[in-house]
Amino acid sequence: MGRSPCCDRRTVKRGAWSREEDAILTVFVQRFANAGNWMTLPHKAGLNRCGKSCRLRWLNYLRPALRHGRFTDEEDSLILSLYADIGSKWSVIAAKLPGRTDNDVKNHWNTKLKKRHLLAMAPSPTPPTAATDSPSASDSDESSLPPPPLDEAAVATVDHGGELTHRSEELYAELMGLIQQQPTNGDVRSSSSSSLPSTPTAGASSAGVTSAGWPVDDKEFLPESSGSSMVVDLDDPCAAHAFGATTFQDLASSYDEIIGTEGLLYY
DNA sequence: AATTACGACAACCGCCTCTCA
DNA sequence: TTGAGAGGCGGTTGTCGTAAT
Repeated sequence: MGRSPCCDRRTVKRGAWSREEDAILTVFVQRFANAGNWMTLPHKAGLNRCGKSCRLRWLNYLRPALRHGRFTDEEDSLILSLYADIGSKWSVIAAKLPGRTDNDVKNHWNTKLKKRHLLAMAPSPTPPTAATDSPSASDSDESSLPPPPLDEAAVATVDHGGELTHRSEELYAELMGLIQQQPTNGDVRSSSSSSLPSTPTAGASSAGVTSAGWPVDDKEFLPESSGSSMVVDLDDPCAAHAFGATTFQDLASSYDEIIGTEGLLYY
């Protein structure tokens, strides 16, 4: 009885993602946006990962326009307000915060906002006998939540998130430009580029595209002509050519040059 | 300088929902 | 109508960096 696991935990790699894996996943998702479902992606991309893990990595970390910076005071207030309204519907809350993921919001809540929320909600242990107690601590009205204990550093970086978003989009475009400049001999799908949205999320609202920016159409995938599936050897330059790079090491280093050193993805 | 405590966040787990044949 | 498979989601854990002692 019980559900069968989606992948074999004994053989599938777990834990932190390497740059090479990130590069492969990024390029694979971008370049083969019509590539089908997450469960088959790892095998076809040559990633020894669970499909769910790939999806999570993409959605929470690699997807363009994500904001990895500090949460602003406005965002904190919005999260607190929404939590008071709807509870721990992190995906709903995250939808109200452009560039934030449900995982981000959830983590932020668990590490910071939860305490603030509990403090705000907790009734005073005893009726305050002195005026030294926070006047709003026992106020249940969300609109009168105590002003968050502002971290000056946080305030100083209120706009940092937006800047990161802008920069990450630039980097994304730069990365894709770099990849597309590479000779594409051995390209596995000659029409792939033209049929892709400019970014995975750009076409997310169009028909046939999932909210994750992953088109549901499974008609087109990698060439099956060479076999039942495509397993990419990281050391195989021919396989790397399929992604428009000389080798996966080149791909990874290019990716690293553009994004890694900017401290956006690896910090 | 070494150790401990804590915060931040990436990643995993398992259940639920949705879609499709 | 129904069952299987994939996606989505919330809870939880693991790891790493840093501040405090």
